[in-house]
Amino acid sequence: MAPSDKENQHLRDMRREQILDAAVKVFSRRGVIGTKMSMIAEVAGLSHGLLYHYFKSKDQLFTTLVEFAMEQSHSTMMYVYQLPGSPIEKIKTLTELIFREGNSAYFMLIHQARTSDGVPESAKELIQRHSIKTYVDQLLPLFEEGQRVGEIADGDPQELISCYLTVISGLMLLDTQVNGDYSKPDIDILLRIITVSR
Amino acid sequence: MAPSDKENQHLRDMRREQILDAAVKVFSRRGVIGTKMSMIAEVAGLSHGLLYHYFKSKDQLFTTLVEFAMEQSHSTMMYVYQLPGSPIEKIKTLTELIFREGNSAYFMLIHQARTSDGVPESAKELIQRHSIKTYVDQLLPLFEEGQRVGEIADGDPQELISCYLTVISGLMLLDTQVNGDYSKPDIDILLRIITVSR
Amino acid sequence: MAPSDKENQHLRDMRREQILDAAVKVFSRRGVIGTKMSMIAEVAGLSHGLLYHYFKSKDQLFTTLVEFAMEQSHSTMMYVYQLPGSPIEKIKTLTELIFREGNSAYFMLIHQARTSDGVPESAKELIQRHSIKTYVDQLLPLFEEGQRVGEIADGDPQELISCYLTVISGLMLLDTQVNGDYSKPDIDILLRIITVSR
Amino acid sequence: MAPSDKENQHLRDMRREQILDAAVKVFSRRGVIGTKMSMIAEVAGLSHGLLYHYFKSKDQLFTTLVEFAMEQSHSTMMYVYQLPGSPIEKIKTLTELIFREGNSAYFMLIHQARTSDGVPESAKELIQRHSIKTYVDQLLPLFEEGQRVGEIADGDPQELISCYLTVISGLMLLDTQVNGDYSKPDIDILLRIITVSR
DNA sequence: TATGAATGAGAATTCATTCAT
DNA sequence: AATGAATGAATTCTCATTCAT
Repeated sequence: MAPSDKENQHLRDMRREQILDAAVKVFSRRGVIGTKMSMIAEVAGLSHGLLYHYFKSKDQLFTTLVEFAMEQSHSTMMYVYQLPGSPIEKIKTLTELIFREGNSAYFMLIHQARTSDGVPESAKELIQRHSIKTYVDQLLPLFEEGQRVGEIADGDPQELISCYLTVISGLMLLDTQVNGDYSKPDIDILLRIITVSR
Repeated sequence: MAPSDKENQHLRDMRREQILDAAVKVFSRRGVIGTKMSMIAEVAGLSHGLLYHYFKSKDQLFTTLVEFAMEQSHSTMMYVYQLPGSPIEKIKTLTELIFREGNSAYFMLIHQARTSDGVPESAKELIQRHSIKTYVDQLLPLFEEGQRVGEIADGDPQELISCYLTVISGLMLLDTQVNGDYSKPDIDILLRIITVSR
Repeated sequence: MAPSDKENQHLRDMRREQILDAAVKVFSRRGVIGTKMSMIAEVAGLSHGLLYHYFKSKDQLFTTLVEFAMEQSHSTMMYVYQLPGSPIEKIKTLTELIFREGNSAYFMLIHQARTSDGVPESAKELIQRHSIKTYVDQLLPLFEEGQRVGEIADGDPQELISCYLTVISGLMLLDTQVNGDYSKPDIDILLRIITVSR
Repeated sequence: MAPSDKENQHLRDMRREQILDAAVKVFSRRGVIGTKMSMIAEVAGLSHGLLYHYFKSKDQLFTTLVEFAMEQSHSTMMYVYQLPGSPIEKIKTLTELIFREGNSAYFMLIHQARTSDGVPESAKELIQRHSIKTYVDQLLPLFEEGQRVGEIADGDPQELISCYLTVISGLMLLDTQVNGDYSKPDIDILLRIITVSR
């Protein structure tokens, strides 16, 4: 007797997740070209043939991940407004969230997508619609508020945000390395970039 | 008439240089696996066959570049002590130097070497001997001096250097992208990470 | 309640038929290599897994069809003797029968079997036992009769039959194409090949 | 010293020819899907890798052949007008030419292109622009002349040509088989299709 | 019996490297 | 020294076949 549709769907969802998980790990460290489907299969613990039951091609798998990463990063950003505390406390918590294990892979993925060559056009377009400007706009109200209450340094808030995000992005990139020689800097020190000193 | 040995040697040196120049450019953007020998040959303006008269293999070419990059970065660091001005002025100038066009390629190269897989063992070993700790040690006297004269913030100077270098490394990485969405942050803002505010 | 053996057997026979029908259609247009088991399954309206309950392999399925095609074509030929009318009228009706929808698939199948490579040895042997010579022999009495009554042109009757069958075979082949650019020629014109003109 | 450009070009031309020759043979018998690049390489007597120095892909190789085949068939048709003799003599010679060794491969190729599935769109378009109608138009003046001088049977000349060409095409297809069971029919018998009997 | 998930052998294509010229 | 033709190992992707349910 054939397994029920429901069981089957469940299985498919599990597998899909399993593959996506493995794929972020590998793509983020090795880029599109450097990633072999067989590696993803191995990390996911299944045969390479099976990958193609779930994703049409390496490109499509990658693009799916990029889409997901973009969504994730935006909702992480928006989440800041639900956090408790003063603006600077919110930003600190946000930074911690971003640095938290698991997020760097997505940053790296987006970086890979921006810089690499083997990247499918679909992924590139996706990314162009989500430039850093988008994030700056998302955070603008928070920074303006911070400046109003005197927690955040004076100056063009957009430049401040851009600078802060850029530094964070750079750190995320570095973070992806396996036998990391770098360690993530202390967040309080990083915050000096945007804070007013007493 | 056969060219003299000297002329010949000169020609060889030119070619070697030409190839190395092309290779940094390509490797830094595309990683080891993503770089095809034919791309390097094209950028260098010669046939791919000729590369093999100068470098045994792609791996050896890459390793040679990494060696060179390590030397470069160390001498750039040491150069700081020959710069004029107060400690913080020296650090600012050093930062500008590092950010200057052409250096990011070497940073990226080292990053590639650290993270990628196609990287020959020889290059990996080379890099492990030049961890960030080495750079920290190089800059330690300067930062201590800076703290003494009250230009640099208090706290563990090693952590401060490490943080600063890590941020800079991250920015160099980001910088390698072609149609960059990111722009390099203002150096004065970055310096807030290590400076004492008035 | 378990279905009776009889019902079960009936179901099996239905399924088998269903699969064979789908298979001729697909094989005849796409050849052995070009045909995927999943295509046959789709056309037959069942899962590809099920095909293997009825046929050991793609090869066996194909061979079964070839066997069937050979039998069909022979009995079609023999049927000519049961047709009413003079020899030439019989031949005309036979030709119409052969051209009738559904028969070309079998011709194509045999052609595929003759020419293709993915073809199992078993099918090839089968075909070699049924060369055109066999058909010529089947039709010989009819043609001789035709010559006797002056309806069919003089000359070696075997060559005449062979020529006629060859032309027909060629036309059947052409016919298999989907968006056919060719249309089947008028039978009366074709008959000129073998008839005496008044 | 590098080989001169001229030598090189010559070599390239030779190789290209060599590959195309091998490719017609294999494609015509096995279709696009059934043909493996390695087979072509083997028949041509070189490595499969080299094929890709001369043709971007299997598809492109196939399309190149189809283009060539179309040109060939058209110029063969037009050649009829340069042949000596009465209309029917011209047609007989033309038929012989078409049947001559080497031409059937091209017919088969076009047939493959029309019917198969693995066929690249580019090849399909090419073929749609060269339907049988084109050939009919090319031969129309000749057949009309034949009817005028009483050598060719009455009736719609376009239908007559179409019928004749269709029969010939079918025969060409059959002809491609290796251990041919069919033999090409006598041309004089075939001509009965279009001629007036005395 | 019926399904479709899973496997893995095999084919197309790429590219580092060699080598004749 | 210089070129680019030639090779073949490695990689992506397809699909016949198996098998758990």
